[in-house]
Amino acid sequence: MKQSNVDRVYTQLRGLAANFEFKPDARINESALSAQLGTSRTPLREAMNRLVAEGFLTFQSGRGFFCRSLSPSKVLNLYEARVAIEVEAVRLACKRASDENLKALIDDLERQASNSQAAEPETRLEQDEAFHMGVVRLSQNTELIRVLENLNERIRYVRLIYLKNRSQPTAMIPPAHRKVLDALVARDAETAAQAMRAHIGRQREDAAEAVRIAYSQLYVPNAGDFTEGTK
Amino acid sequence: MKQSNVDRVYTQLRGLAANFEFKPDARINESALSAQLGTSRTPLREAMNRLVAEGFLTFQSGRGFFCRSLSPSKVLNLYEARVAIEVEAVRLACKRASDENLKALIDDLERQASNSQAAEPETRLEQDEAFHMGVVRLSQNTELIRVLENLNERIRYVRLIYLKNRSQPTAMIPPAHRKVLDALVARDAETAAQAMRAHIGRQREDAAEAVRIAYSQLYVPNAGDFTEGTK
DNA sequence: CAAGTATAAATTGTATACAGCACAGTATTC
DNA sequence: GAATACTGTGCTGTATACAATTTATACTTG
Repeated sequence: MKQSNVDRVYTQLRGLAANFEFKPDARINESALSAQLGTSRTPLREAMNRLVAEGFLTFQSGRGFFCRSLSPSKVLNLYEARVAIEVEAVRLACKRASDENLKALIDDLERQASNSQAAEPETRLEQDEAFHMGVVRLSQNTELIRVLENLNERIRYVRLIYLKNRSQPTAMIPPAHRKVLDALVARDAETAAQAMRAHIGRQREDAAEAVRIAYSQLYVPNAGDFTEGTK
Repeated sequence: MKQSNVDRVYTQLRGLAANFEFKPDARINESALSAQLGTSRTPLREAMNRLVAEGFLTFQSGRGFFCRSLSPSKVLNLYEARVAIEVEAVRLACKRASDENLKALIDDLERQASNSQAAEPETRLEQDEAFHMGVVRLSQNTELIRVLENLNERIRYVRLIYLKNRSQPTAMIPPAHRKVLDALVARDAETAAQAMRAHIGRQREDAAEAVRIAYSQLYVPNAGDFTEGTK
């Protein structure tokens, strides 16, 4: 299955937007960006329209496309939405996950954790997301999976910044994750849901500070931006 | 704020897709459709890319755009996602809604209900959605609002079909809705959440049958379709 | 000097052209 | 007669051109 130019551009652009390589609220110059990506404005605009629908960009008629804004309240909303999705997903997973799939997930997470004592922040974030996505996949609900993927991508930048500045590496599955997994194995939906809610809630508490740190990182020196004319 | 051609086309197309005026899985001919809508393929494709991201259409590289499929499992997934969103939203609403906003919602729903004893299925669906969207809006979480709007639009067709075939009109707020609203007024998050979960769960039970009815409605005579060449 | 206005430059919005790919329908061969 | 190769038609993918709109710049005026 050959992927089209639009798909390629879409993926690249989502990466740029997710990492705020467009600064928050900055206007995006289509000509400059299309040249950057080695394509014309037509497929670029198609890709950007997808990203608008996904909440990575915004669009104003006649003025063009802009990077999404980054504000504490926006990020808190994303965390709350994660609670909604994941708490329900873990309930469904209790009912639906086969013992084999559940065991496969736990084994996978343990392998990942032990493989990386050195643990770059990127790696730790990857492992955390693997846990959360893994649980939601066990719910077997493609809609929940789809929404959480989107939420995670939009929240990733802030979480990464936070991990880089605060958290400590460990070589095992975090206790909070373990609690959820144990409840899943025991098919105890209520306990699993509570544990998941508490875990995300704790991450949420740090979000506001993480946004502050993110801002201080964003508006320093200047690594290339695509938001103004190329000259 | 002048809205662009893309926005207009996007809105029209979302309506068509939501009502399955493209048949499930049918391929969409861009030239024919752009002529239909009085525009060229460029803005049409931009609009369709947004709809792909929103789950109304699918896209296969080299083959074009297709209407989303309609299957019982897909619809069940949507109902489950609604549970996730709305149960959490009603919890947040308990904490955050002002007494005034809560009262305003209840008054509004009561007015709507009493205004329409004759109650077309369309009207009843509108009222049901007004309740659910109203509660989620009280959560003040734009992310939850956005996701639920999307879910509702994608589920609407099936629900409407079902209402047309089964349910009875009434001139008051349904008891299930009343229960949620009472719990909200009492700021009893747990009861409100349970009531909401039970209510949507009951709707969900009918979903499989609703899809069957929907199919029987879709593949009869033939009111104009845009899925094949215009001749 | 500030504010507003006119003019020029740049950028977006959309139509169109054309290359390349997918698919159907036809002919050919065993 | 069935299967396969071939050819033609139509559709999608993308670049480009140009009109319309917005933004920046320079100038004028109080």
